[in-house]
Amino acid sequence: MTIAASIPTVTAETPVRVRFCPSPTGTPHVGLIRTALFNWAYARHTQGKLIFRIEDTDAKRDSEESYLQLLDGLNWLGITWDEGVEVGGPHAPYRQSQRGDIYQDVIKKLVAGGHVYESYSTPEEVEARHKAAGRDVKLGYDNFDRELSEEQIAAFKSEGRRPALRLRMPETDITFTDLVRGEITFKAGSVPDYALVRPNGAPLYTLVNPVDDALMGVTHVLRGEDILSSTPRQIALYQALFEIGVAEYLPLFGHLPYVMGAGNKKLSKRDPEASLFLHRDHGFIPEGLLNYLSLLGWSFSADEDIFSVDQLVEHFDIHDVLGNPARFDIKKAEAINGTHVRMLEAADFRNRLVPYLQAAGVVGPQLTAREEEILTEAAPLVQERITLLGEAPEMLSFLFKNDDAVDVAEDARKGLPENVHEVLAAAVAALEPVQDWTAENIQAALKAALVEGLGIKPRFAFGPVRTAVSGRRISPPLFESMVILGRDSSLARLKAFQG
RNA sequence: GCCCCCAUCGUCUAGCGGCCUAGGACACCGCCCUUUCACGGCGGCGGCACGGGUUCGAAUCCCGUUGGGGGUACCA
Repeated sequence: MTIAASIPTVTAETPVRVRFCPSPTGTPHVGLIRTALFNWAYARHTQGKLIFRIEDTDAKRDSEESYLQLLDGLNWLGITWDEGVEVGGPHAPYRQSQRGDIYQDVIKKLVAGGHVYESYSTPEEVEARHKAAGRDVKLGYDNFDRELSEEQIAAFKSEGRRPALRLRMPETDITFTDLVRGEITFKAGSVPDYALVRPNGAPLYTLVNPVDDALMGVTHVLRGEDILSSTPRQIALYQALFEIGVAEYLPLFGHLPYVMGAGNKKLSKRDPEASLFLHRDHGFIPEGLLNYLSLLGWSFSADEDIFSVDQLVEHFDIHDVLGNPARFDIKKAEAINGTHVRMLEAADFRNRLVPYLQAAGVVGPQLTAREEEILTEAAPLVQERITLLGEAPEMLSFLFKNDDAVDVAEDARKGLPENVHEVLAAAVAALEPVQDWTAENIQAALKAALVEGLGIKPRFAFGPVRTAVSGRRISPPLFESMVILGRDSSLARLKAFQG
């Protein structure tokens, strides 16, 4: 008795074809990426196909820069697609701005089939009618042009007006079974006829999105909750597309929960936490961010939330996704990232640090042999101390500086004890005789001179030495750092800080 | 206004009628480890929004209330 039941749909045996179809407006948002991720994971899990299509039907808002950023973001994260922009496929082109002829053809068929009608009302006129009748203007379109007479249409035409094209919504309830929310019914009459084509002939998202999904054989429409309420309109369109031979079946729909920011607001594009590239700049690694993002509305298991991308693919099922909105918790995202950072192979971790050190100006565009060496030795010292790769430059910069260029942080200077000169003099005296410059020997010499000799507790004894060498109150392990710096450099820094 | 979605610790979640005196993770607080900071280990704090049903039995099913969110575009 419902629309959904009247046309064929997808069964469990139908090979999965999902799609990610963003509009290139602005820089990639983590919510958008989560949508891409779930589509990708579901395609991989089911050994189906992921189609990457660009919905650039609004020239005013779309930009090439944004398109390039989408590519950059997906490539960085390792989200790959089987058909779509850049890679091509049987339904090319995959940018809607290049599919105009296809849409015009569909529009002709829709008109011929009587599924759409010409609508001459401007939004202002619709609003004026609502006001005049004492109705809320938020009611939306009033189906005014639905039964226009030949004379009325002729009159509008003679005024030089051009019509938008609207879909005639059916007079029945529309029910579908959402993959994440279960059965949803929109009551008959609750959705007004809506525009598919602008008066200038340009198709709208409302038309091209379902048309392309139908043409491309999409089986599962997994998208954000924000378009849940437009689903009945799409189902009605599908019905029409089926009748004119454009659609073979109705896809299944699954609406992913919102990604919220602090408070009860949807994470907005303006919110820095929403920016994929900002997270990358801060030092998230793909493994960590993907892990965290997939936890927004889904869970890996009852008691484990650290997992690899392969494990995600193995376990992910759209049917397990929750409908609750999820808050983006940067603290947890960072903690998970830190765990993945620690799981990296040492050499891999080391290499991933390079762009961050370069961005911070700690090393140049081309590392010197000595810089390569320092990095190799120092990286293991910080791997379990950072959660974001971007924390590395601050921790390691002193190792790359000249001895006379070490800056001393304010808190480090303040934390120095009264007898700092005495401590450093003793340290220099103890270290000068050390020939075999190893961490063990350095520690032994310093311990004997400062802890046992001067009777200072370890944490206060090594503090001044740490500050003299690194300029910081906290640093990577001191003795190992001194080994990397070398004997001459270490002693020079101690002496310089003394004087 | 109307339509739709959502409701378990501060946050993300496990739970799909008895295994729940509700489990995990992050955050927070202690303790241990320790050359700083981290990491790691141990422990603690903390939740089924409310009210009705259904049932021998409900966090789990149904209804209502409240609260939150979204839509109501010739944006996507």
